[in-house]
Amino acid sequence: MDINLQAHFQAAVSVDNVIFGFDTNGLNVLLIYRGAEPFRDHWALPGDLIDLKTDTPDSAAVKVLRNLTGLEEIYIDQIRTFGRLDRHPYGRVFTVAYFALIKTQDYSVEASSWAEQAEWFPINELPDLPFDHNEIFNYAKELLKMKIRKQPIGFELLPKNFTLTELQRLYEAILEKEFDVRNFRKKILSMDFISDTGLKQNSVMHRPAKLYKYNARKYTKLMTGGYDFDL
Amino acid sequence: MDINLQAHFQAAVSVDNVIFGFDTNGLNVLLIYRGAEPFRDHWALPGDLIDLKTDTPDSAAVKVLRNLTGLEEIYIDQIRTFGRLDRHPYGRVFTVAYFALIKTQDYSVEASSWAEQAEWFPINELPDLPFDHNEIFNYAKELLKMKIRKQPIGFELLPKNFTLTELQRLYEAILEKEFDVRNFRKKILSMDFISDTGLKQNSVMHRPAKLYKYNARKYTKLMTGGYDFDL
DNA sequence: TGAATTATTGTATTTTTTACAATATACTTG
DNA sequence: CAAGTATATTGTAAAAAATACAATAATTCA
Repeated sequence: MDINLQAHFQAAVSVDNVIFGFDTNGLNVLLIYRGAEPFRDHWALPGDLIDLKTDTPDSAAVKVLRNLTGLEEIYIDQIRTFGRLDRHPYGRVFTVAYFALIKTQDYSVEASSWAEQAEWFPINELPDLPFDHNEIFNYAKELLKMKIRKQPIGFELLPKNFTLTELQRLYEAILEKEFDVRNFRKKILSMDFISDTGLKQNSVMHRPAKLYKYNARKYTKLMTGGYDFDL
Repeated sequence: MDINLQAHFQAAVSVDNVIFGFDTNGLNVLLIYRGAEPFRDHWALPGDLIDLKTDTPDSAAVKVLRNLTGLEEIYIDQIRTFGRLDRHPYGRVFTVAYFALIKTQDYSVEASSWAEQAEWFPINELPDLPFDHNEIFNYAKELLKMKIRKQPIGFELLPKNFTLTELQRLYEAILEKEFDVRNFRKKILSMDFISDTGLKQNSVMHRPAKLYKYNARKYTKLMTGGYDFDL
């Protein structure tokens, strides 16, 4: 390899995940408390350098997520790459950002080796983040808003069976606006890819709501027919 | 820097641009004929390794575009990063893909130092491309379809003054479907961010069409008021 | 002057969106 | 077990948007 070429092969590439979860408090993001330099003792987005011998950005992002949550099948997608010259104190590190959506009730988050703690933060109460993680988070939030109006990804944040009210709260939390109950239900049901499970809530001290589930097969059928999901 | 860390700082990062142009033949992409290894004598997307000392992905993408077109103010946006392990024969090279929209009539394309030729190819008649450039191109095409329905970027591909028929042909070429003349005009004009220049075509052997121009100020005003561009 | 060619425009119908409030069902408490 | 509490569920009328459809207008050229 000539000298000219060699000067180019001195970068590192990392992944950083913006992991969204939803509960009764609203929309949350998973942060880790860094146990190592740089930015030891700071809350940050979970991320790691990519192992150049074995990983692609996609596989590295999945690994970070699995280490932190133990989950295998999660919704994850690339956001974009951030590469400011001074974004990392150790050298030229480009980072490929990802966003992931998980069902918080399906498992518990465990801080892994490289993180002393892992904790959910409501999206409006984040601490100041190191590197360019504030920028990454803001970008991810906008992307989530955009995507949820165009693709049926909201279900990734809810339990398998959910009520229409829960679904509405989710959309309201993400889009930061309120919907009329009747119109919301009309629209969602007219899209025809969620189905009634026949089950109901129990042990609630009010009229129990019907439980629905997302029907990916119906959605796929609609999409291949040129349907336009929109909310 | 410890040995463990050093193993990570051995990657290179490049940019690759998918540059779209529009003319009477339809939608085109700019390819270069590579004058250097690897893949010498192959048509490929214009791209280059990022200079780690001076450039971010964004600035590198702008440079590639400027070298090829001489243009300064062009629409350019990041697509995503591709990082398959074997995508580059010289080592681990991640590439950040960009897409750009240019007014083909505003200037002429000049092959630069690292490219023996530069030529427009209709998007349905591309040669087979090296690296993962086929994948990048296909991704860019889908993204363009998506974006043009949501943002007023189509104007970047047309001359400053354009006719409504030209605008319609552009949308039809990108979205690969036809629109009704009356409904298309109604919708575009109701959006109210293109304005009549008072000028007309001349020297055409038929009724001359009125020339319109895109009014970015009006669009911005609408957007900040929460308007939803959609076609 | 008329033939050729593309530009421009309106209306009726259907579909979608919006605004708006009363009734139903379960649990809890006295 | 009756009344109270809390949330779930449903319909309709009006407005707005999308769609389907074809005749007339303006210029150049022969």
